[in-house]
Amino acid sequence: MRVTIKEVAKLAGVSPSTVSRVLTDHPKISQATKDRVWKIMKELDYHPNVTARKLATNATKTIGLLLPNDVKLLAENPFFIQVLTGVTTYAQSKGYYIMLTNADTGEGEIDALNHLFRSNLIDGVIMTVVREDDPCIEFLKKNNYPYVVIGKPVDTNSTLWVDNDNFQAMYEMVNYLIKLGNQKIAFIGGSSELTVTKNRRSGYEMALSNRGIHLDDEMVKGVKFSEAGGYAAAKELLDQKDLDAIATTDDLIAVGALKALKDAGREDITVTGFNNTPIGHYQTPPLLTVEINAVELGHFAARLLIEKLTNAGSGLNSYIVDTKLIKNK
Amino acid sequence: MRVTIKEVAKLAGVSPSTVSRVLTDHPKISQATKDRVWKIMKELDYHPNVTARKLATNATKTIGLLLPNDVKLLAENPFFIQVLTGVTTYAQSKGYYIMLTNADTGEGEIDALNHLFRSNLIDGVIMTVVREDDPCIEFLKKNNYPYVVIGKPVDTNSTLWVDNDNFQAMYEMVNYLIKLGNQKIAFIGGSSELTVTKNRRSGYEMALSNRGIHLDDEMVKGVKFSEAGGYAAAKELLDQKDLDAIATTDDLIAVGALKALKDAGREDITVTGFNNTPIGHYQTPPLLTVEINAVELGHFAARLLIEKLTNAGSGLNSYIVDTKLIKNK
DNA sequence: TTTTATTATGCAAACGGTTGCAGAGTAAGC
DNA sequence: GCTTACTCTGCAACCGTTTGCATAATAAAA
Repeated sequence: MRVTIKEVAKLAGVSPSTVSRVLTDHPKISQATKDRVWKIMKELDYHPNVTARKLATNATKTIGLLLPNDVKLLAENPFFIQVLTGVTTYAQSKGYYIMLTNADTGEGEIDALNHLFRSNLIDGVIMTVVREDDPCIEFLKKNNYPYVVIGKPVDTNSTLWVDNDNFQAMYEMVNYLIKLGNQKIAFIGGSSELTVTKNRRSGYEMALSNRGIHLDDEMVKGVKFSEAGGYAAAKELLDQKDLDAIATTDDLIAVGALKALKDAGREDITVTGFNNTPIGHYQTPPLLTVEINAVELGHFAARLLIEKLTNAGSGLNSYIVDTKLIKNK
Repeated sequence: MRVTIKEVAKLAGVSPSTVSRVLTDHPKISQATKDRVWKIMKELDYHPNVTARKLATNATKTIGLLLPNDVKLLAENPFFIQVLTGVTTYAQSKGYYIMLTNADTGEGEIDALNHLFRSNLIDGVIMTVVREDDPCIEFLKKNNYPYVVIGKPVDTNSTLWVDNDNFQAMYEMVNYLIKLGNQKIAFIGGSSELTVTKNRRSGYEMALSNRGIHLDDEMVKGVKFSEAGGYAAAKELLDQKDLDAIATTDDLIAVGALKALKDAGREDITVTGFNNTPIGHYQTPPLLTVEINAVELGHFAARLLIEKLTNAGSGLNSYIVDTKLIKNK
C-alpha cells in the first residue's frame, strides 16, 4: 500500500528516474516537469522509501549515538540527555537520523560499533564517553570509520572532537579559590583514566603552580563517579590532610564531599563542583560550580560529523564550547 | 569493500539464497551446510547489510522513540533517559534498533511520525508524552501504525500502553497524608490535559472522598511543569486557602511549592512530590515522594510493541509497573 | 533544409539481500 | 527396477530507489 516512485511517475506521465531527479532538484529537469511532479507528490503524500535510497546510495544518513549502559550514571547527570538533544536536533535539521545504542564500555562497545558499521546501519558515530587509549577509538581509527568524540582526546590529530574548555574552567575555578584566600586545595576527580578528568586536573595543577603552590599528589583523589565516591574521598582527605578547599570534577562528587565535611563538622571548607546540576543549587553552603553547555556540545559534535561525512563545511576538526563559572550565592 | 552475501556464497560453494537461509536458520538446510557457511561468515566477519534486508523484507526492525523538544524538561527529569535506556536495552536484546526523534508537541510530532512511517524508517513507535485526545494518537490509530504509549490513555481499547499505577500511587500518598492528620489537602498538578495528571488527580480525589473530605475545585491547581509553576501555585493557594498539606505531581513542582512556603514562613505545611528525584533528597523539610520505575516502563513499552510487531507473545495490551511511597526522613 | 549543439528525459543496471517455486539427488515403497 | 516421497539447494524475480549513458526533441547554426 505504500506510495512508490513508480506511481508518482505514472500519474505525472514521466519515468521513475525523472521523479527521482525531481526529488534531488536535478538541474537538467525542466521547471514545468518539476512543478507537475511536485504537485502529484503532495497529492499522494509521497515520501521516498529511505531504506531503498540508503541501499542505492550506500549512505545511511544516520548517525549512531553511543551511550553507556549505566542507568544511574545517565539519570544522575543531565549531561547525556542534553548532548543527545543537541545531537538530535542538529542532525534532524540536516536530514540525518539518529540511531541509539547503549553498550557496556570495553568489548561491548566495540562489538556494538562493529555491528553498526558493518551492517550498514550508520555512517558515523558520536562517542559520549571516552577513556584514554580507548580501544574503541583505536578500533574506529583502524577501520576508518567516521567518528567524533565528546571530550578532548590525548592524540588530537586525525580525530574529530568537541569539548568544554575543561582545563580553562578548572584553572579559573582554582584561581578563584586562591583569590578567596584558600591555599590548601585538594582535588577529587572521577575515574582518572577519563580524559575529562585528566584535563581538569591539569587545570587544577596549572593554577596552583602558577601561584607558586606546591603540588602534592596526596591532595589528589580519583574516585568512582558518584556521591559515595565523593564522600569517601573527602573523608580520607580530612583524615590525612589539612584543607582549605576541595575542587571536584562533578557536582555529584561535590555533594558527597559536602556531606562528609558536614559529618565531620568542617563546614568551613569550600567545595566546588562541575556541571551546574539542579542538585548543586540546593546545597548549603552554596556550591561553586561550572556551567557547561552540553546541548551545544551535542550540536557541534553532530555538525563536525556531518561536515566530515559530506566533505563539506569548515574543515574544522574540533570545537571548544565555553563554560561559565557559577558563584551561587 | 563490504563483504556481501555473494562472497560468502562463493567461498562456501553455495548460492546466495542458501547463505540467506543459513542466516535465518531455515529448517531445510542441512546441518553440514550450515556449519560450513557459518565458518566462512565468521572468517570474513560477515554482517548482513541491514538496509538491504529491510528493503527485501519490508520490515525495518527499528522502533521510533519520540521525545519532546524541551531540553529543560528532559534534563530536569531523569524519567526520560531512564525510559530511553529501558527501551533501548530491551529492544537491542531482541534485535531491534532504536531511532530517536524529538519534536515539538502538536503538529511537529505528527509531521515527524508521518515522515518516519511513510519513509519506511520505523515499524512502530513509543510515545513518551501523551495528552488527552492527543492528535498524535488519533493519527497513529487512523493509519494503523503500531504504537505504545507511556501513560494510561483515556480510551484504553485498541491502544497498547504501559504506566505506573498513578492513580494508586497518589491515592496512597493522600491517604498517608490524611493518616498523618492532614485534612485540608491541596493538589498541584502539571498540565491538566496530560493524562498522567488526570490519573493522579483521580487518586487524590478518591482518597479524599473515601475519607469523607469535601472536594474543593479551588484546592486544585494545574501549572506548567516547572519549579516556577509550583511556586506560583503554592503562593496562590496560601493566599486563598487554609492548608495542611499539598500533594503535587512532581518533585520539581514540589520543590517550587516548598520554596513558596518557606518564603511565607509556612514550613508547617507538608508537601509531597513524585518521581523520587535527586533534588527531592536534598529538601528540608523532607520531601515525601513516589518512586517510579521508569526503566521498567521503557522495558515493557518496548516489549509490548515488539510483541505486537511479531504477532508473538502474551497478547497483553498493557502493563502496570508498581510504584513505591518514599518517606524520606 | 541539413547539420550541430543543447536540453530534457528514459532505459536499464545496480545496491544486497529474501523467498516462491522448480528440480536434482537420494531414500523408501512396491 | 520403477515410482513416489522427501530433503536439500539453486534460479530468478522482487523490494524502491539512484545514476551513467543513450537518445528524442528542440533550438541554433550554416
